[in-house]
Amino acid sequence: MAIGVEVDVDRMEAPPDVVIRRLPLYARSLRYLLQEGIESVSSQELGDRINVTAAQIRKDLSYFGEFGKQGIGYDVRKLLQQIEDILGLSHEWPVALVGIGHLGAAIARYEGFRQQGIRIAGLFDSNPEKIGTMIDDMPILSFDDADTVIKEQGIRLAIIAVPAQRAQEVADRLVMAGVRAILSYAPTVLQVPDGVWVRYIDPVAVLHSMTYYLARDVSGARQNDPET
Amino acid sequence: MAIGVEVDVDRMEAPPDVVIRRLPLYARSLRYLLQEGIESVSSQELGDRINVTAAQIRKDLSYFGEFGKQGIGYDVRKLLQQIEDILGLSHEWPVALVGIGHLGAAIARYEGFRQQGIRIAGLFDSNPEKIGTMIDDMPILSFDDADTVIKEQGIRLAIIAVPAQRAQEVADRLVMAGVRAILSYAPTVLQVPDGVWVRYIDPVAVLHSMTYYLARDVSGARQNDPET
DNA sequence: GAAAGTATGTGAAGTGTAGCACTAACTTTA
DNA sequence: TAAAGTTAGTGCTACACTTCACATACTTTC
Repeated sequence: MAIGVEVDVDRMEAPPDVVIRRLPLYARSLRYLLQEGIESVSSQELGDRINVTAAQIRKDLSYFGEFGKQGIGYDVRKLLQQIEDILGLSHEWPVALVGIGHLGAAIARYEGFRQQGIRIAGLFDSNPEKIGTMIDDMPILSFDDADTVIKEQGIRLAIIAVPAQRAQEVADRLVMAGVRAILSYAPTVLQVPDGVWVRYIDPVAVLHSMTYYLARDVSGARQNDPET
Repeated sequence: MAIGVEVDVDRMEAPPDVVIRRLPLYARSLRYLLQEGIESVSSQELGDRINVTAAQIRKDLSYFGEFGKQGIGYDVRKLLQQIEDILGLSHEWPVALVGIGHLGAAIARYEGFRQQGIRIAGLFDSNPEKIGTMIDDMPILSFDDADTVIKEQGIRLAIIAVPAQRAQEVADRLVMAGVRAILSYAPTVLQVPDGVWVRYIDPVAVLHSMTYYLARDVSGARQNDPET
């Protein structure tokens, strides 16, 4: 009985999540470089721009292959393309946006999404007064219809911008409909089944983590930290 | 010649930044517990709510003192008070908000700030058509006046919600005026002098870090991660 | 009031990430 | 064409954070 079967040693180790979170920053910076007409960059130059060490960038990229040329650096256009491929940005991702209050409406109007592979595919709210009205050229639909829309369009990504008390219920329904990744602006931790990704944006929490240092007059020497 | 003078061994080690970032989550959860009328909680129960291990919570708190009772747990009201004190939330923090576009306006209107010790003390924009108009009861001021207002009110915290191309210039002027901590919604890494804290909110980057997993159908087992 | 049960605080072990420093590969200079 | 200069990729080391597991302290039960 062959217990302890040899595992394929050559299998590439899965990149840590911290690395995955940095890739979008690299991609963003590369886009800016291209806009500036810069076509080649070293890990050092790239790192200086985003306050990450050159070694870190090289290490991070090494999880996915070899992209640079020794003595030269990286071809900006090619590296950007490759990082976008890694991130799955070779096609557009339709996203359901739930909760069209002040914040939700601002998110719906934000042009930065579409340009970066994120397409707001549906706006949902539960307030009857809002349903049927438009944000730019997009109609606000009833959240009751979210299930149908998500299934029809194969939506797997959602943004939640509802009050904290409603967030869990909304998340539950989204997951049931097929959503597998949620970006939540609601200030509460969501409980979701295995297989579903959740990330949070909470400006209050971020501010509070800085008041800690301000209250103590601790200098922010930790600038080396472009964390989202 | 006394080289290597003994350093005070009892000096408490500075808590890591990751710990500081979790404290606001603990505080938030404790507030919800209070709202539910729950006055006592164990590290286990608190951890279950926010997907953090009980040991982590206890270790984190141990950087600041002893707050619980063995065999019992924590007094919710008291622990909340103490965490808020640690975070410097015993008084209100005036904040300058720069960039009153869709997003900036939504931030200005968000009620979650005031309730949590953050007071939007001034709205600034450079668009002459906006200057002088009101958001709720607050006038939009010229960004040229930011320097004066920041100095007069002793503002040390700012939120930037301007386009990426303008963010660095805005940050520079804020820092010159006395701002020491910046929350930036602009999708670019800011260069600031030592002594200034910067944190970022970038929904596009967050979404892109999730498309990576969706594109690969990797299950989000890493739920143990209520990171902002 | 002793025994069983619960839960904190913490030293130590375990895990994971970042940075160093070197080799190899490529370009530019002389 | 050789030497000098640049920079990617990477094994190893160092550090930081997380988790474990236990001693301690308090409560509840019988």
